[in-house]
Amino acid sequence: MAATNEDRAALLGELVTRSIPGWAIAVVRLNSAVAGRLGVTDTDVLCLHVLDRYGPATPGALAKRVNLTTGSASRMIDRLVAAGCVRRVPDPADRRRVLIEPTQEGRDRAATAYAGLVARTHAELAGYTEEELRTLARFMAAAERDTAAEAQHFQSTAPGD
Amino acid sequence: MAATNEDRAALLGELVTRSIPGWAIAVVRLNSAVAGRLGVTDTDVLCLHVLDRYGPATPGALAKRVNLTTGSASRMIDRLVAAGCVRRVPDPADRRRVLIEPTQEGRDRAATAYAGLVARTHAELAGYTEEELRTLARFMAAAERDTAAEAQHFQSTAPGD
DNA sequence: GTCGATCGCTGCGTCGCGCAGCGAAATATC
DNA sequence: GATATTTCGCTGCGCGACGCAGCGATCGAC
Repeated sequence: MAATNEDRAALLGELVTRSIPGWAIAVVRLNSAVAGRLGVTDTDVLCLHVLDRYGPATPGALAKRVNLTTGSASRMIDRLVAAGCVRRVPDPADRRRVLIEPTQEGRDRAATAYAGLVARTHAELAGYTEEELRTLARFMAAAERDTAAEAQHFQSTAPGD
Repeated sequence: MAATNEDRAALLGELVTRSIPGWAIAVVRLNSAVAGRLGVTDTDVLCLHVLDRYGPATPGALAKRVNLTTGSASRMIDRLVAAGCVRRVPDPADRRRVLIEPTQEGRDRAATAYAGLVARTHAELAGYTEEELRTLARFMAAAERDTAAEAQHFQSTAPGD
């Protein structure tokens, strides 16, 4: 069993210190490249992802999710509106609030930008059994939860500790 | 088998349109939060990741990897040097070149910043069999390769097409 | 009705970034 | 060996994204 434990340690090390950081780097680079292609900022692209993943949100909630002040978020929304990617929808229940939702054009442009990667990913996943897909889903869900929790923790605590 | 195919489609959809984008969003947020904590820019943190993942590099190579011009990369290195995270080492073989490598302090601070997430990840992976770990490693390697290839493709092609 | 809290939006200063150009050094050409 | 070309990293300059502080508008509590 010693060999198996060594194999396991090697697998863990490769995953945690190589593949995952490498993937994270590539993700940031890709987002940046897509932003340049769409003519918007990296932050704007992150905002579009947030809208696509978690649905319409107010500027305040959006500001928290993309790690911005409400003032900067207001400007970001201005840019995205000008780019035709999102739309401001007044909240009938609370006339202070404004809901931000992606336009059809915005969704289409984002889908086009990531179509290549989605296709590559589907091609890769075609070679996996349903059992393996379940394993991937389990880990991805945990990774999303853990990473979001860490980000939340960092943003909520003071820089001093 | 129809039910199985439906299950498989649901798994694929959840993975590609939910978990992976959600994880990517969390990764960007975490990097931004870590940058704020370390008192540097998001780009600077990405640079530190690149150095940790791919080893020391020249400013020019670094600029390509973080999607920056050589001029901006020079300023970025200035900031990281001032923050005590990296060091400029002259290349004895080519006196034009300078190699950028992380300092011990820089490595320690980065390790501290991500210690929480690494611990969470190891705790999660402790519940996986070696077979499952191999599946994860296979997919993450493919994801890193595919995502990097997409980013490369976007950066190398003109914005017009 | 009054007061405090919350929401989104606007001047102002700071700073990261791209662009264009610089000198230094390695390589190619004769 | 001398000259020309290319490559490398570094510096003024303008643009723009961001944080900060403050504003009016609106909601909820009493």
